[in-house]
Amino acid sequence: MELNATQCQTHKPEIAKAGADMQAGTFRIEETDGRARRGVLHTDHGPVQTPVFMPVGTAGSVKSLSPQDLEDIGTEIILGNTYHLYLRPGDELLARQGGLHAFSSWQGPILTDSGGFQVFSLSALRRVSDDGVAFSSHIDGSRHFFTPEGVIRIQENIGSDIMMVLDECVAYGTDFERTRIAAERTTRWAERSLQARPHPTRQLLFGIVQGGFYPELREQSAREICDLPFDGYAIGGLSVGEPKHLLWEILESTTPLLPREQPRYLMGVGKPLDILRAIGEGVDMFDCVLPTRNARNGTLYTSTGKVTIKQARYREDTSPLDPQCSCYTCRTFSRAYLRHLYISRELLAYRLNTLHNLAFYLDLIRGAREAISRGEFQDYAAAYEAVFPEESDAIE
RNA sequence: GGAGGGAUACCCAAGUGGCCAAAGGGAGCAGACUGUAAAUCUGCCGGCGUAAGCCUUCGGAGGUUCGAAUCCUCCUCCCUCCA
Repeated sequence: MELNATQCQTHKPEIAKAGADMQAGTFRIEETDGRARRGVLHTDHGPVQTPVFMPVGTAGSVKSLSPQDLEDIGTEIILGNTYHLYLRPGDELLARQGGLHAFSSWQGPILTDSGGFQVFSLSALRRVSDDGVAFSSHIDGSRHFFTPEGVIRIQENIGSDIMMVLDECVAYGTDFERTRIAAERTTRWAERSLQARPHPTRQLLFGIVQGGFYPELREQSAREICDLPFDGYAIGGLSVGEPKHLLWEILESTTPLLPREQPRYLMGVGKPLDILRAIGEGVDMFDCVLPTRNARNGTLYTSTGKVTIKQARYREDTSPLDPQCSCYTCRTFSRAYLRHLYISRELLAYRLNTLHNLAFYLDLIRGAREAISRGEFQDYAAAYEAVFPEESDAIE
């Protein structure tokens, strides 16, 4: 099945129909090509074609886009964030509103990150203990406490289709001992999370492998986490400032340890080439702020490479952003106009740029799925290395 | 005609004897961004040089001074008020 922009209109009904047939949690690998796999993950809000890219909608919205926009570019599933939604508007309010789906009017699947990463990245004023993590709100400084059980409860209130366990992510450069303590704590928290899960058949729960950049800790963490009956397994703690080759070392050694029959999720990654390479290692799910954040900051991904739309060279450029792209932005506007909008800080710039960058990512990964089906994934991925030479790590 | 105020780099605008090639904005240019405290952040922004440094600049001309964007004289232009 091929999905291009003009067929997106029919996308949603397919989801709804297929979703009714399958029980949430079922993951079926349909085709493989080397280590790359193509499959379908069924959720309470419909099936998700994997490999999949999940646009990040931290605070209940993919910044600048409406649910209709997301649907138009063929978004299968979006990501929300437990930490942010708990602080504002509050998970109990969300529960009263019928959950995040009803509240936001996004009817497709939603995965919620647990807040473990925020606790790591908003490192000021947090204290981690075996019981949980104490932290200060980035909004008003108020004190809060997350436990593995509490985070499950919050995600239950949010009503996400896929919940993530609370984990402890450590920074690149953290020593072995501290990394070990965090990884082992993550395992204990994972066990508690499973105990606390409310609706095993409606809300899936994924475990998260930690272990920093110590292969033996990664192996230990993967073994412990994968011993637990999660619906999927994530690799966390990567892309936290480490050299690229370490990311690949850890990914290549960790992925084979994850259950073959379950979805694998590489959290927070990445650039287009990162994603393709990880697909080649057998990863099924991705999320990353890059396409959306870069869109807002003027870096656009195209079939011929990155375009920094603010550059003077596009001042009079009447051509479309990406002639190969069929998104609304590329069908409708010139580079010169997009540059003008961006330079002028017109609100439309954020929306059009985000729409395009996400369309690019979704096309990229859709193409990857199709290439896997054809048994041509390696060629497909290699072609993109020529498109983004500056991000290729072949030379490392 | 008289009395004040002003002229600073692409634009706005500080600076009123040395620490000034000259604050700060803006514009311009380049770069970054990986489970979003991000419509954010960083760098460059008179010329030559990798650099030390040198050269040319604060309306114009002249002067005072060891030293001037800063003080004095004249000139040009702009603004306000009074006639």
